[in-house]
Amino acid sequence: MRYLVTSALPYANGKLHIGHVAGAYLPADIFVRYLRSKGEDVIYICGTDEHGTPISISADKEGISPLEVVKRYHDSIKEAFDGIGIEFDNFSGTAREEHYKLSQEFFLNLFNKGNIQPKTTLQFYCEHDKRYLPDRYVEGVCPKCGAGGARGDQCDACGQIYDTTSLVEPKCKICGNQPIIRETSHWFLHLNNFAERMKNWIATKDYWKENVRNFMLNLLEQGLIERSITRDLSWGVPVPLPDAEGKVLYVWFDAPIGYISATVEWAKRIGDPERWKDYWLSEDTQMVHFIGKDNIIFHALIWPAMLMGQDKKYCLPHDIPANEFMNLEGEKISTSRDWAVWVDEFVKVFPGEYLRYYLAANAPESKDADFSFKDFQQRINNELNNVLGNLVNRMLSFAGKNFEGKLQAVSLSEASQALLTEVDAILNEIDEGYKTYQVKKNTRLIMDLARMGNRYFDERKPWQQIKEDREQVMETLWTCYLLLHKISIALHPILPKTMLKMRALLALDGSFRFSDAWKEPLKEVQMVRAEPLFTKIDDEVIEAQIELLKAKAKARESKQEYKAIKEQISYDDFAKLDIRLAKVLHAEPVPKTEKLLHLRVDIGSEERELVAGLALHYKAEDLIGRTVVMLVNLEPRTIRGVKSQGMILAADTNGSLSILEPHKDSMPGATIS
RNA sequence: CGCGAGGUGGAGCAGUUGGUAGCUCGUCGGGCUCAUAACCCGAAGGUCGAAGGUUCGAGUCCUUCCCUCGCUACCA
Repeated sequence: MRYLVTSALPYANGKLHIGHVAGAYLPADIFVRYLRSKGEDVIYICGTDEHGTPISISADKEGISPLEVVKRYHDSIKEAFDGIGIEFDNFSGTAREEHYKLSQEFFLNLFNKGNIQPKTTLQFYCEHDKRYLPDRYVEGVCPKCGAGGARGDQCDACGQIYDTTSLVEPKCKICGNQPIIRETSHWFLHLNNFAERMKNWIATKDYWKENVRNFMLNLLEQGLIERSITRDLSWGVPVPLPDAEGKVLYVWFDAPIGYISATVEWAKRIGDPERWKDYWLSEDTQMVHFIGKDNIIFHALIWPAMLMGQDKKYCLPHDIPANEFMNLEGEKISTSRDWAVWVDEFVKVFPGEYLRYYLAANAPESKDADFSFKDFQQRINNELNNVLGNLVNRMLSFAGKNFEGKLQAVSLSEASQALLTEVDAILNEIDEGYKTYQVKKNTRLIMDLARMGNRYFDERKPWQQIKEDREQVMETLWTCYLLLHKISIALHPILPKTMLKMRALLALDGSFRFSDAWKEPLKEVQMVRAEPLFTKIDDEVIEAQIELLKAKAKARESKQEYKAIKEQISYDDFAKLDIRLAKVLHAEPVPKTEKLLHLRVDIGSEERELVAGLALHYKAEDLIGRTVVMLVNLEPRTIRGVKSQGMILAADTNGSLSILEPHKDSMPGATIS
């Protein structure tokens, strides 16, 4: 049996933040370290995902090549991983020769068997930026409900999905100009060709996490649709067909192939170029993909389909333990709002192992979790310092003072034996927990072990025993010694560096064989002098971090991004707009929506009903009685059953809307020109 | 609208196949002094989102509803 463990490839257009670590990297690293301690054959593969539109745009903006962007973030991400002890067997990247070849081979294999076919589609093209625009780079007015700020393929206000090209008043999100619609041809992966095999395959995955399995069953039931796997872009893996000038593979097609190309690279590096086949082309391999929940569809559907369609018999994912998300101080982590804790900055202030511990103890395994600095401080101070650190320290210093750090095996009384028996039972639970990715539970169990140690130490009162019976004190210390030995192995996957240090204090080697946890490592030992394993985090340090976080988000918020000025229009165009003052008579939220308000307004000559996407910015009752600016000759649309006759105008400051009010008292119906 | 996950003492969570509701933190009281003002013991505090149902018995199974979060594929 072999294990091939991967973590989702981080996108090389930004730094690494704690959400990434909590979801895809730390759980995998812990799993790998555990497997190694069990003596399993395992490799851990990752690399940066280096293609796609966002990287290409970053490069354009900075006037450098995409490769330079990629290099910068690849190095930054790698450094962040080093800082928290995430150790890959190979950390590669997708903008490499080997990867291009392999990706093209994947494409051709699928193409030659008729699983990839071309189709002509319509897509937005920005003449200013000279590029085709993916949905996320277009916004406009929702064709269904008329709300502004609708995304390319879906409106946040009404939640409806539509064809991108039906978007009203589309704007390029890069430059603000109106894109044109162009015909372009792309290649589509016909997933439905794999439906039967996929169903049979998923049927064997009854051990998958429910969120992943249910998601897949749901998709299969709905029917698989064909999916475009190419893009009009200059940056990426070229489509290996004669008529494919200017077309590259979609990043999500080429990215998972990176798992293979990175393994090939690894095999070459260790001087055994064929070695990758032992993993990828063997039925004996258990491949485990660690990902965040946003990646499920790619890893559980598209990627397996791609593998099924190859000539070579690649192994399919054995398990896909998808994690939920990590929030930050109660809010969703957001790169664009700079609401994030960046790993490289974090490790300059705190030991990387503290982050590992907190993210393990607070892992988003079954539901979204929250990263809070106060909670972080509390857990580090209480659990690592007071419970575990102090146990080690009190035992070591007691042994140092009374026995010069020299301990030896003695026969154990029933009480001591009982403690160790209980500990061994919990060790079995921990063993099982690691197998099933239950890091959070294991962290709790391990801290329980340390608490049991403190209780035992207190009950035995060695500081009194020492006055009467040195033999009994030795028994107490030896029992604690064995307990710490067990803890060191159990906690090692989560805190590798600290456990190495702890074992050094105990004069134990750094071999970390899990099976040794149930054994007595030595008969006699000369320990090193006590030295604190952890230090506490001061209130001021934590306060400063919280301040910093808020300050950065605020700085980002106040930075208005200026859109390019739209093309010139004639006075006649302007004169077509009929804008008047309107008084809000009534306002209430539209049920089952989060952004919409249902308004009744007086425009002087008549009353009108309309739906406005203001609910996130104004409470309904705060609008009542206000005089607002309204476009009154806009074509009416029915939104959520309400005929919306007009549009309230508002200023948009980075997505925060502010309605306009007249400066002096004015009557509803007054025209604006 | 569809699908998924969650709703358990002040906070964060655990509750396996239904059988007296647990853990950590916090609060209050006590003990100890080996130890990083650490550790240990005890107490207060919950009608387990709501209602109904199955059962001798339900946080745990069924139905309906409410709330929160997420997903809904051409977005990395």
